[in-house]
Amino acid sequence: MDVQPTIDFTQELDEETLFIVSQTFKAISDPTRIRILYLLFDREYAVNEISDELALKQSTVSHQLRFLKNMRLVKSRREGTSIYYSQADKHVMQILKQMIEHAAHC
Amino acid sequence: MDVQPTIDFTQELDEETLFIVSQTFKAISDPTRIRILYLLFDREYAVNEISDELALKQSTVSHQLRFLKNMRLVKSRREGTSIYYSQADKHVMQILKQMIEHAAHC
DNA sequence: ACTATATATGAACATATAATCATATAAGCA
DNA sequence: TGCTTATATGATTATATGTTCATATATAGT
Repeated sequence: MDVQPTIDFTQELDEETLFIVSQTFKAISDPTRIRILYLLFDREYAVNEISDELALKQSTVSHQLRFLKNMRLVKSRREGTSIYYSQADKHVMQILKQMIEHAAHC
Repeated sequence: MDVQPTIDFTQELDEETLFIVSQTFKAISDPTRIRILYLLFDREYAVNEISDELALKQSTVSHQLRFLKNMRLVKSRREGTSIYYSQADKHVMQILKQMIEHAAHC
């Protein structure tokens, strides 16, 4: 049932794949971004909810959410003056979850 | 068959886990380190083999291998004047592999 | 239109990171 | 011992990154 074509590990990594892998791991390697994504495992959050919950400046959260949105790891929707963010990449979230589980057992 | 205790995602991430997750993702987010680890999927390599293969300075490779060894992602053995490096963390390698596959399908 | 609340943005600063050069260390061999 | 090859290390430099402050934008309510 393996629908995905398998990677040929005898070939060198092509530039574009390397870039995406690098960028995506960078996105989920910053402690602040990890904490934000960890919240979003559960449900959507407004910006101020995130900054309250994590005791971060509003601008810090906003900058990091923009970063995550550019990477298409989160998406947003407006509701009145609030903007709610939620996860947008299940696969990357799954990888983050795996790493958290791996780390928790160290 | 889930032998690992599941993470309680309603709890905040503890500091130590957060630190390990962050450091590990940083380790596998640099293009040079990714290329080195990608080689090591296959087999062990000596330092000069890696620098030849990837067209990198010997000191660059050595610095990055030290980094990866500190993170316990690679291990080494001496054979004469050569030092052979190989992968040391199957789980993290598996996560890297998943991300490469994910990225290759973008 | 004015005010309050929520979010986004740009600039500045401090820190972290990666590559490079020069050199040190280590092992093998004549 | 002296020489060669392989690897490691320290210092330096350039760049990337994350946070903060100040301010801009946007929406809702009066």
